[in-house]
Amino acid sequence: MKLTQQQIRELCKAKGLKVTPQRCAIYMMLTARTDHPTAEDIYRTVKRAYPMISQNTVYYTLSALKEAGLISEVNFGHKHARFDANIDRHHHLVCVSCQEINDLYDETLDRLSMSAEKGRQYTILGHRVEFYGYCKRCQEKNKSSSRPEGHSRRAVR
Amino acid sequence: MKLTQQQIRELCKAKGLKVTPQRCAIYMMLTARTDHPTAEDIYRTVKRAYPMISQNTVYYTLSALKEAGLISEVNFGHKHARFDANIDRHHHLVCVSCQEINDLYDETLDRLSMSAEKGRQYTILGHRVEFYGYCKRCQEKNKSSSRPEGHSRRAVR
DNA sequence: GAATAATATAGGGGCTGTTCCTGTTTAGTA
DNA sequence: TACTAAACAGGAACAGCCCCTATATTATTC
Repeated sequence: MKLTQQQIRELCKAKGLKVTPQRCAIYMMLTARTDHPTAEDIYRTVKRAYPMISQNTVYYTLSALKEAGLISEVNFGHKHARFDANIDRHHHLVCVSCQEINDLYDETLDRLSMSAEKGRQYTILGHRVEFYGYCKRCQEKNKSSSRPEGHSRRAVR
Repeated sequence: MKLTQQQIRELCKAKGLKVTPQRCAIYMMLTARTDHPTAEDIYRTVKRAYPMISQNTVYYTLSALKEAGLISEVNFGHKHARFDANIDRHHHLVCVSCQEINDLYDETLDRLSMSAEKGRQYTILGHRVEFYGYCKRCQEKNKSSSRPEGHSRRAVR
């Protein structure tokens, strides 16, 4: 669902965000990917086109886009936050080994509701469902090397 | 579901963990709470009984208990990891304002499955459901002070 | 109850993702 | 073209968490 330069300009303007080359590059790159990159991934990628860009700009821009509702931030306990330009209602499928995150569309999941609310009286805004397991690649990798790569305390990376 | 000293000793031994006062204190405190404290919360609390305890011991112990399957770590995009001695199957209810986390038991949610798996061929290990919204306290707080308490980051604009 | 081996602890240092601070540049508007 | 608010780059700071090492404690065996 990669957007054009023009669409990005319009979306930003509609949200009251200034249109800058760095901002466009970050947003466009995000819309072109479905793999939920980290801020660092984004920084490295955009740096190829804009060598002078600072990490700070990446964080600031992601924050601005998020506030504007154009992207969302997801986190499944991994070390880095991950970003997603797909703001349609969807859920996630996470690989516990390589930490890949896939989008998952499922209307049944969208319609979930809590039973009874248990008297907690929350005002519910929404819900998220996350399935976790091994992606195809990691299943194969683990066939040979007997044990799934450990979730030791050491940063996986 | 607070456990006794004796139960804790036995659980640790059964998992091959040595029984130490610090470890017991941390584990017992976790079983006595349902609010998913952070490592820092735990450190501060246990420090009252064991003033010499180090943060490192808290992290190490939580890691050991987690590896042993006695507790679990949850993370909903908050800054700190949170810990939960409740290892029964359950889901969560998260306040987007004060970040309180409540347990949620619901058999319907337990039985969810993905439609079709979308050809991704994941080996599914399980799933989690997270409802988010405003807890009762925050609803009331926000009635007077018009706007919900902002996100960490200063409003961008 | 003492000796021993394995594990846990305290303390300090360090790494890293993220945010803050500050001065400069740029986009949008008139 | 000039002005103003927003965005930018760069560096410094911060915080959560982890690593390293020496010391202390536990569980076990005699």
